[in-house]
Amino acid sequence: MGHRCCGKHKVNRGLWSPEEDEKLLRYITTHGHPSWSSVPKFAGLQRCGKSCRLRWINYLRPDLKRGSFTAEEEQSIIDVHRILGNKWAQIAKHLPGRTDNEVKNFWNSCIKKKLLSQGLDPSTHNLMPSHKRSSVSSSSNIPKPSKKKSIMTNTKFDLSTTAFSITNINPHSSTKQNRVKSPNQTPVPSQTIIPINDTMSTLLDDENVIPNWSDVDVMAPIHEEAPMFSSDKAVVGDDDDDINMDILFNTPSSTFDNDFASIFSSAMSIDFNPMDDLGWTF
DNA sequence: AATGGAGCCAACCGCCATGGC
DNA sequence: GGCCATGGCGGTTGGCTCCAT
Repeated sequence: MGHRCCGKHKVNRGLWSPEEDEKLLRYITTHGHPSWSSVPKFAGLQRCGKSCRLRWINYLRPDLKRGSFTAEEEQSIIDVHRILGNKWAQIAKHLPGRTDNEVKNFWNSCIKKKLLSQGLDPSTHNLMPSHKRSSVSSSSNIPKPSKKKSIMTNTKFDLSTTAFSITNINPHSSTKQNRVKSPNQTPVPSQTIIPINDTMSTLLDDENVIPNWSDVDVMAPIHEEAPMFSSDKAVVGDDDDDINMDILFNTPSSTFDNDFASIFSSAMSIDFNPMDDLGWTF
């Protein structure tokens, strides 16, 4: 079965030859790619446009970083994945010079196993039930991984990402690390309502800050249950008395500033420290 | 040296969103 | 509104390499 985009033409498949690479590289660098579908024709390639696009993005682009992922990059992937899930393209934007494909492959071949060996569910980043953990650790001889960094103390999100996590909203609640309960203790999900006060409503309704509620995603990574935001309250699935959640603003970073940070943190009753021009800490 | 399994990664597939007509 | 072309993305696969036996 051929590509829908190029089913009628005979096209090459599989690995790219150095000659094909050269043709594509030469064409893109001199002409750009106003339309990928026309690139193979003008570049003299028997490939479909989609294949050319992929080859350029994943291999030929001059700004690509080569080589192994650094420890910092690995930690960034874990941190952002905890918030975004399998949004590889979004995650890759946090790693200059890395492609979504590269990040995805690295996740599937390395990070996933590392998390499993730590007893963490790679899709939720939550601690797995004890029986699952033991089966994972006993069935693999993966080297002991380094301790997972604390989001509270070690994670810095660049303002340009417009994504950050908030933990420990309730000042009396436990830290994220302390939430790791004894293996036999299963957290009992419940709901916690966070009232949104007037300041908060005004702030979030302000077009200059966040266009509308649909631009706010809230995730509670500790629990399976997805939280929801309504027009006047946040509902977060959680256990007992503490609240841990991540909030992702899908809005341009230019709309964020220190005033916003200060109002937001006060409205949400959280410790929220503007750090410098580059990021905030929690 | 041969072989089979595991891991890695480049490339493909199929779905979805968007924009133009 | 419907159709089509195109681009973007996440999941999957096939083939190559490495390593243990």
